[in-house]
Amino acid sequence: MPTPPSQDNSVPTLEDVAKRASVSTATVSRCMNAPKMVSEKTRQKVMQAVRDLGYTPNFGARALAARRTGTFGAVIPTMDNAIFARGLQAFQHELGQAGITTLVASSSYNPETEEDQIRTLVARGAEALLLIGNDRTPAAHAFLRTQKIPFVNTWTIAERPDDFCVGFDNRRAMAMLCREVLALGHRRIGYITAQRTSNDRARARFFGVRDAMRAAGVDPATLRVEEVSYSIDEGRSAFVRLMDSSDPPTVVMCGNDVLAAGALLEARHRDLSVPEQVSVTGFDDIDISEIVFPALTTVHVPHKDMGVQAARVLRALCDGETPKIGGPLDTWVAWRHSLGPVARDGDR
Amino acid sequence: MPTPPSQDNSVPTLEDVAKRASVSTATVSRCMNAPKMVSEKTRQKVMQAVRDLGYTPNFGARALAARRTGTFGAVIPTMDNAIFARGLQAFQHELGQAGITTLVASSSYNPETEEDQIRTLVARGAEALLLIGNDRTPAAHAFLRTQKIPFVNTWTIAERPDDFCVGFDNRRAMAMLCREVLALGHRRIGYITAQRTSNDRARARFFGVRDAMRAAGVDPATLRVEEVSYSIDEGRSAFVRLMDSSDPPTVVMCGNDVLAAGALLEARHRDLSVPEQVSVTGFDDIDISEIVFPALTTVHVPHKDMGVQAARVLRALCDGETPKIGGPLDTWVAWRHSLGPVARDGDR
DNA sequence: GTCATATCTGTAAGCGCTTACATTTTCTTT
DNA sequence: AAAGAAAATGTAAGCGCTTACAGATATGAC
Repeated sequence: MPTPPSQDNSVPTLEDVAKRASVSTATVSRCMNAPKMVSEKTRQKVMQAVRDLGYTPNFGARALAARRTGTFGAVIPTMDNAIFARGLQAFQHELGQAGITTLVASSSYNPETEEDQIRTLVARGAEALLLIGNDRTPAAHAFLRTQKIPFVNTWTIAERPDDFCVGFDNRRAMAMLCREVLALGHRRIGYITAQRTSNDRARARFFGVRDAMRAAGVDPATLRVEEVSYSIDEGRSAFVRLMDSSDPPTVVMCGNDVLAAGALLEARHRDLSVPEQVSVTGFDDIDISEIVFPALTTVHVPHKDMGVQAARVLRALCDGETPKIGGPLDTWVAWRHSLGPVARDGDR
Repeated sequence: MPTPPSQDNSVPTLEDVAKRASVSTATVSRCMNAPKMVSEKTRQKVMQAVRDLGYTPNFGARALAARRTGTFGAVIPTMDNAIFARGLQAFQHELGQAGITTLVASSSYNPETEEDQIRTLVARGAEALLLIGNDRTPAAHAFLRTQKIPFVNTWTIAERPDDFCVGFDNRRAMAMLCREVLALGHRRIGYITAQRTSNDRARARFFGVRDAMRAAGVDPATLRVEEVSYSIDEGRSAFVRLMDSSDPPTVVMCGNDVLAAGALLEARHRDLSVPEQVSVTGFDDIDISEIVFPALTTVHVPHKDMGVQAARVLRALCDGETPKIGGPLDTWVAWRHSLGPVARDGDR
């Protein structure tokens, strides 16, 4: 009759298992990590002890001894909304296939916090990192370089020659959408953007709008810009300011879907019909863009692809291979109902 | 002139810092953990070395030696949507104040996965866990008990006498909403629920509907139930099935807001006006419930409170104190526009 | 100056695990 | 049946850190 699981208060260790199975710690370790090196009989015995004790290897100790962790990290700007969720999901899933766990941290769009989080994740054993965008404190960048931590920037295209990027051209994508907006006759354009400081995606999108305007012979200086932080409410109040001006825009373009949702919400509250009286556009094509009313015309972004490819790049990097970076990924305008031709004067 | 940072390929260790500052490793460790034990002069010297080297303590090693990690964990069913985001945010923030980091894992609504994740988080040093709901594999429960890991169940009320819970009464909350529905004259009720197996919240909500029906003298057997998995699309197709039946319901109640968003979306596609032709209700009051059209009448749930209180309970538990559990938290019906009186016959 | 006391710093023993290397056992081969 | 090869197991040295304890240095009272 086997001895009952030891009831002392600490969690069982490798040694406890070893004792119970009357083998050395090395053998137990092998059972867990390289079962084929152990004879069938011993393995049974050991596994039984593992089960009896409810043993789970201590991650820290294992990492310390083995000098690898099987962990990648991701630092995203926010978990508040679903923007990064889908991509991250794909990233995690792809890595999960390879037995790699993902640690996620968020930076609140703050470069200092991002730097902190990068250090924390590395200290916790992240062997490679997924990051969002190009903007980063020099210290963070230096840290990654000197510690030789492989990392990949997503949601963006390369700015520094040696960085690996898996993303798309925010500027071109937004310009493409703006071209459509202009083609529908809009000239008085309002633009709600997220904070552009230390957010290269927001900046790029903004420049994209101006690019398209200039190309269409519209003076970019006529663009009314509202810069707000990232929330539905902020999008809403920015929309208020835009529409309450003396000469309100006929279309409000938003730097992302969350802001656009806020704009749409306010439009509904004011009984402004969209797109008849005012058009609204978004960017990112997250879940809510189909749900809002009217469904949001936005820029579709390759969330999943980015996650999957980022995982592959990082894995290659960790294996010392040179990853194949395929250039910018595709985006396209997801036509739904919030963008229409400019209203004739007097409609309002 | 100080020596340049060593350029070898490995990350700097405590010992490297010690050497560079010409002190013992113990002193460096003290500088990082108990600065007041070290003289001002030495501290300066050490901190400079830390900065020069870009030293970050290895988390695993530290945890191993100090036998505590300053880490709590949370296992939530999904990160796909925003359901748990707000509460988690509050949880993390509350713990962050106390210098505790949070590790998050998701179980995909699968008890086996949850068990895995619990083990993983504990192995990674989680000293306490936030969990969702009461349903759990016996093994997971046993593990938590024998390893003496403090944990708190959220989004639910106690089922087992010794469990700590921070949540609300799903059953009563849903019954309360259903009472309103019935008061508006609805008798033909459709109900879209998430999978009820191993999801006590979903079950409780379902029972809540039946409770209210029974109390109102309506036979619960007349409730048409569609059980689907957790997504907008699934909500949508469940709504299709409900409405395409020979005698469609006048109100479709949904077990959560995501499902309701799907129902609403489909209603729009069919040009069914809500709530004139059919009413829809949700549960959870997440961000999207205000954004959908029409804005969703749903049950408001104390997301933030749960997060904050769960953090406090866990901290108390870790300090060996007995946490004060204040009983179920409040919920209420968030009246918006998707629920109205039953349509007179012939309206459809 | 001396000695007791308070502060600061160093020494060294682990924390729980992996793994190179040594040793024992088992299996072939002749 | 003996010898050699192959397979299984054990031994023990760390991985990078904390911390009890001891030793050194500074401070103050006399």
